[in-house]
Amino acid sequence: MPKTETFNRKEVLQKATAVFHQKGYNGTSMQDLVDATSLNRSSIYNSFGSKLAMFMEVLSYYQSTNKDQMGKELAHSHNAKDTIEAIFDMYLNDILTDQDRKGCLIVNCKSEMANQEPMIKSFMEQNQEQTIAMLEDVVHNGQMEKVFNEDQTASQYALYLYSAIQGLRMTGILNTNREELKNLINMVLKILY
Amino acid sequence: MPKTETFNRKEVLQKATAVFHQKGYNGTSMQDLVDATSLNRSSIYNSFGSKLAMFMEVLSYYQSTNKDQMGKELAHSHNAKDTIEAIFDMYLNDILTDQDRKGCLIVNCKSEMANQEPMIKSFMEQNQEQTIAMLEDVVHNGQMEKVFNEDQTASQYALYLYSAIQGLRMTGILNTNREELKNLINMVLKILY
DNA sequence: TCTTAATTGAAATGAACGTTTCAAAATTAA
DNA sequence: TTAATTTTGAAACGTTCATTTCAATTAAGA
Repeated sequence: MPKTETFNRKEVLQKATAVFHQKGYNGTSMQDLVDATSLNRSSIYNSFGSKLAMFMEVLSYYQSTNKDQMGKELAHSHNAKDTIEAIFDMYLNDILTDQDRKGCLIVNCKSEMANQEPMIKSFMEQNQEQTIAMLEDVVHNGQMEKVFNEDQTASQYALYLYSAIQGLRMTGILNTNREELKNLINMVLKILY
Repeated sequence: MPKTETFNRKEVLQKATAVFHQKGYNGTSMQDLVDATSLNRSSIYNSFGSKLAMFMEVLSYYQSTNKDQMGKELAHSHNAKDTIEAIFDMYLNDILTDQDRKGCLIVNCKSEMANQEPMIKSFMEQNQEQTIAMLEDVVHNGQMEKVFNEDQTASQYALYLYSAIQGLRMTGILNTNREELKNLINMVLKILY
């Protein structure tokens, strides 16, 4: 029977993600990926198919990694207020610890490719849907707990928060002043109380 | 004496802007620019120097075009409330009339290149500074008029609005529902009143 | 141990990349 | 008309692009 895949697919995806995140899709060459993964060209093509296909896997990997991290952070928050604050704190922490000011891979990719690549567009639509659904759930809980107001529906607040998160990620590319960003987040969340 | 430049530089910049806006910097090839401008390769290099140099001119052109448009829109608003609403209405209109869902050229470029090209980074820093200064001025006026509250300083509100604008531009790439976006803007501005 | 099938390395594919070159054409002032 | 200088067209520059090819290597089941 055949030889089996020797490399760790997850590790390879991790390395590929770092490159795409740093340079963007069009800014990343196959040679960059070969160098970063220390995989052979043909191994990459055998295992991932094409640059775009690999990138789609990278996006999914990045998305699920973020979800996992979010899950861990939220495990300790048992009410909607803590939850929404933990979410924004996670993004803030991401900004402050990113030495290269890369921003969010998904936001960047949306801006670079959503209007060009149909597969990317539908990934982004699905990502938006999921994120907003998650936020809507949190807001809805907060409204049930009477800690968030009902001036707007949970759905409306969710879109507002989704938009604020993207704004935060864009702002964090050039502004990494912790206090200013913390205050910005407080202003964003103020509307809920 | 020499032959003078025959083509209209502004028209060329307009056409180049359209291409870069549609495809992004790395997604645009010199051939794309030759095709779009119907200028010769060498004419482009004679007149603009390089792809990056041309792109810098495109960015400035786009920025000043936006400023001009903003100036016209704001000519009719004589108080801070009208002004800030006119600003957000302008962005909303931009989103709703953009058939190709390209988003904002400057936001896109910031996400693609700010962490890679020093010249782009400093352009973006200057753009951010100017935009925030403009917003701070409007907020400050509104606070003097007692129509905006003073819960936060004008400077803090300006950063908040700057971030919200970027979020709006990102959101507008996939969501073009006028009512949802109008409501989103109302939520963003609510904190000021 | 032999068969089987995937991984690997290295080279090659042709196309596209940004940029340069240069002679011919064009235009203006003298 | 001539001299000066830029624009223009077309080809070519060397490099890099994503992808393919294929023989050699590897490792597992029979």
